[in-house]
Amino acid sequence: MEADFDVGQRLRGVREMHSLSQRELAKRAGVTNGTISLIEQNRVSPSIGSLRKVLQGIPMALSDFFALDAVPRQKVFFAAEELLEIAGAGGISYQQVGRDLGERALQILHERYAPRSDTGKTLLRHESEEGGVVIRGQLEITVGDQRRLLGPGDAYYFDSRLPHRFRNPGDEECEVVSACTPPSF
Amino acid sequence: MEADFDVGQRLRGVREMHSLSQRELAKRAGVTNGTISLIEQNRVSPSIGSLRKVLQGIPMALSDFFALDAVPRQKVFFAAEELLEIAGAGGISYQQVGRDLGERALQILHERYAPRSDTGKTLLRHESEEGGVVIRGQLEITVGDQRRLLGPGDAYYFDSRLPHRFRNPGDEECEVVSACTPPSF
DNA sequence: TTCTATTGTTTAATATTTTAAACGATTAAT
DNA sequence: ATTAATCGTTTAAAATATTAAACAATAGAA
Repeated sequence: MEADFDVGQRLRGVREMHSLSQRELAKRAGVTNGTISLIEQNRVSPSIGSLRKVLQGIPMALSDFFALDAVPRQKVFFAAEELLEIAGAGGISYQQVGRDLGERALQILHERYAPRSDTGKTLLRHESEEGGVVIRGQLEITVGDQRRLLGPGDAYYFDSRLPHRFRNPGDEECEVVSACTPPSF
Repeated sequence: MEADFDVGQRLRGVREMHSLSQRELAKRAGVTNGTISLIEQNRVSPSIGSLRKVLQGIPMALSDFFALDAVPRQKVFFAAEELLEIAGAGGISYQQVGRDLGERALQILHERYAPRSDTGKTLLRHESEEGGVVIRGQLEITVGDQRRLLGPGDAYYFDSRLPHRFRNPGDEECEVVSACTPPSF
């Protein structure tokens, strides 16, 4: 069960996160400040109706409110050296943010393409979407029958089911940050 | 928001899915059958305490009970100038890859933080996950009770339901590429 | 039919939440 | 020090939820 789900503590936390006083929130929610005080002290167990009114003043959905305790505490920060190096063929380096891919909805990669490197003809991925931004150097991307040369600041986004290919045609290393959902490998 | 969330109808549905009579569920939950009848008819707005007791008899978590809402040839290439500038408060610039957010499962941003810029105290987002890589400069990130100063090549990843804040404490502009799924604004 | 068991509903009494207003504490300005 | 404003807390009264018990309807068995 949600062992120590503490409605009062959670409401107080949420309210304070939004820099609202009890009175301010009460006014927005259409309840009295006393109600909020009592709820936050767990001196009452609010009705669904009044809790919903209170959360509307934030605003926050009931589902999000009750899902807060389901948020696991996981590793958030990753030093550059901590990024997971993924098998990169011929001059291509993929550094992944986070190791435990199974848990995550998003795969974020810091990619580096050596001069003349190429991901190969084509590859089909699972059903997913991906995109990225070119940071440095040049990258030629082919998606379906479209081809384009991108430079720093340029970006792409496509459905991964389309055949695609990445190539660095220049003499300089190319650097890209990309994201894919759901993770594809 | 959960516009017309109907507690009674939802409870009745859940109960019937589990082939429980009102009395049977009441016994397991430690409430009276009348209570369940009144709730299912929406003649009362149950307290969190009693609704939790009722759901324990199923059993079902409150977060699951309230969680109804679901989470899902177009333009592929975007020149740097084509990226959509999103309202960035005080010295913060967001450039979004692609304009039609509704269609996409992924929001990718090229962000620039002016020296001393700050996203503000904290904000809670909807249920989603986000992460990014710092390209240039320094960025101080606070997530829940964790804080860290990230430099070029460093990265982050977290559940967006946690309160978070981004700040550029340095004298140099900070550049970040981030991704979020599903899009949050 | 008649009995028994089960179903969901209703109602008066009880328990709890919610309100409205007052209270004391804190901060900032004069 | 003294206002004035704002904060969170408290309390008696009002509003609402919950209980316990009775009610009505259905279904199956004797």
